[in-house]
Amino acid sequence: MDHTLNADSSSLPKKVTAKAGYHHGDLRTQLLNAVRLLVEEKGAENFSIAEAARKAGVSTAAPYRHFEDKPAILKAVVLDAMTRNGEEMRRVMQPFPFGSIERINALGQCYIDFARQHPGIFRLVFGFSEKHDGDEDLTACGREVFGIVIEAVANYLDLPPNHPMAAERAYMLWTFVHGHSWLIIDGKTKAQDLQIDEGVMLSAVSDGLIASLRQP
Amino acid sequence: MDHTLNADSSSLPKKVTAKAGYHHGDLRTQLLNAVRLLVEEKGAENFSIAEAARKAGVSTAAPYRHFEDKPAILKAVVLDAMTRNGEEMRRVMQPFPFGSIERINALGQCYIDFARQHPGIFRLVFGFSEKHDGDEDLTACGREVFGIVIEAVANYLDLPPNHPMAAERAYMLWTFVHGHSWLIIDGKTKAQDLQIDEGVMLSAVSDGLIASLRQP
DNA sequence: TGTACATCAGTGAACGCGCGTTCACTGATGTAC
DNA sequence: TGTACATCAGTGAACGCGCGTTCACTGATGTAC
Repeated sequence: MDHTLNADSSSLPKKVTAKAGYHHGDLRTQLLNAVRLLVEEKGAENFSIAEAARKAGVSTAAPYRHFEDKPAILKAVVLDAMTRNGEEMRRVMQPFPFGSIERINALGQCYIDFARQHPGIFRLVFGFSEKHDGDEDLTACGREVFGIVIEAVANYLDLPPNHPMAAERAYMLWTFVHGHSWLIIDGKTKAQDLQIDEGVMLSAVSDGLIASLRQP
Repeated sequence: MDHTLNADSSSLPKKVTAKAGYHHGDLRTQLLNAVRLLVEEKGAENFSIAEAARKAGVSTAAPYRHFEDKPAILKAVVLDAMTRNGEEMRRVMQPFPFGSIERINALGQCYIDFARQHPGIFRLVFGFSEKHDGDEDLTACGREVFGIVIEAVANYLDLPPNHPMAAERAYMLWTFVHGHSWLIIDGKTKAQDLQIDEGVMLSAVSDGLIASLRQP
């Protein structure tokens, strides 16, 4: 029910769980866990491979048996986070009827929750995305996740999923939850003394930008 | 008409222009300029005081005559950028009639333009704002700038400027332009193959979230 | 106007630091016979 | 089942690097008389 990033957790290809008691157990996974923790602790820009290795109880050279270099580790963490977020989005919309506005709202809320629960990871995924700009794997993963939103919007509006208006309105929703996520983790809502009922606002947005298209 | 950050430019308290031919001329200002350029060139997280000093043609110790430490320099750059952005916002809305929706749209467009023209600075201002979270000067400056938006929304909706609904709808607009700005400078719109007419979208948002409140 | 002095912006050398990465190594595991 | 060998995950020491910051200094500027 929650976006668990800090648990013992398995890595992307879901088959690494076993083989414990090897050399280290499963260093790759534990390194990614260590990085996630560090990124939350010290911020995405202050994390170092050395410290992640220390946290995983291993020499500073060990990570290079599993990753090419530092950017490769970051990329793995980002890809992992995006995948988990996508899975969570599919999960939270399921209880609501196919084609309902509630599904759309649930997706938006899920995105915001992810940012609030893992602000460091969120910053890493988006704040530094210039670095892996153009990366094929990440782009593909992003498309897949955003595709969930497009689909939900298309279903609600009774449009074919490739209709440009579905993508357009899905993007508007994205900008909104994305902006709100940033402003929340930046503490801007507190700084501006804004008292906002997030659910109400989210509904107002999907009503104003999406539901309004149903009544011509 | 444009958000000039890289020009010779004067510093915040608008009185430093003269006194050239002192020791260095006006190192403080030129350091801030150097930092701005570097932040755009190498990214907000890769900038160093040493390089800024080199760029300003000065020893690496010189900056410490003008700033306490690195965070203080960053703060000065952020404060400067926010102030300029605020000034620009006031400028772009002026041609449009008081209380018109066009004023609101102009403010939104101005925000997005700022991000697109200075993505490095934008990242610095928002992507790292955890660091100066709680800083009084920055908070005050942020309030002032956001106040411009609240006021424009209040005027359009015929509300007193302190009416909570004005702040609420202003915040919705902010989340939207903020999210769109991030997604643009992250290259997500390209990655998702989204063809979006920004002006149209901005109007759709202000129509759907603000103008809709005028017809009960 | 000229001199003596105080100020303070900028110098350059030095420091300790933690980092990313490489390297030859060792020793546990897996495998072929 | 036992032995010989190949593999390869992790070691620990070392490297060069650029950084933030400090320090005693110097020399140009401003000021009092």
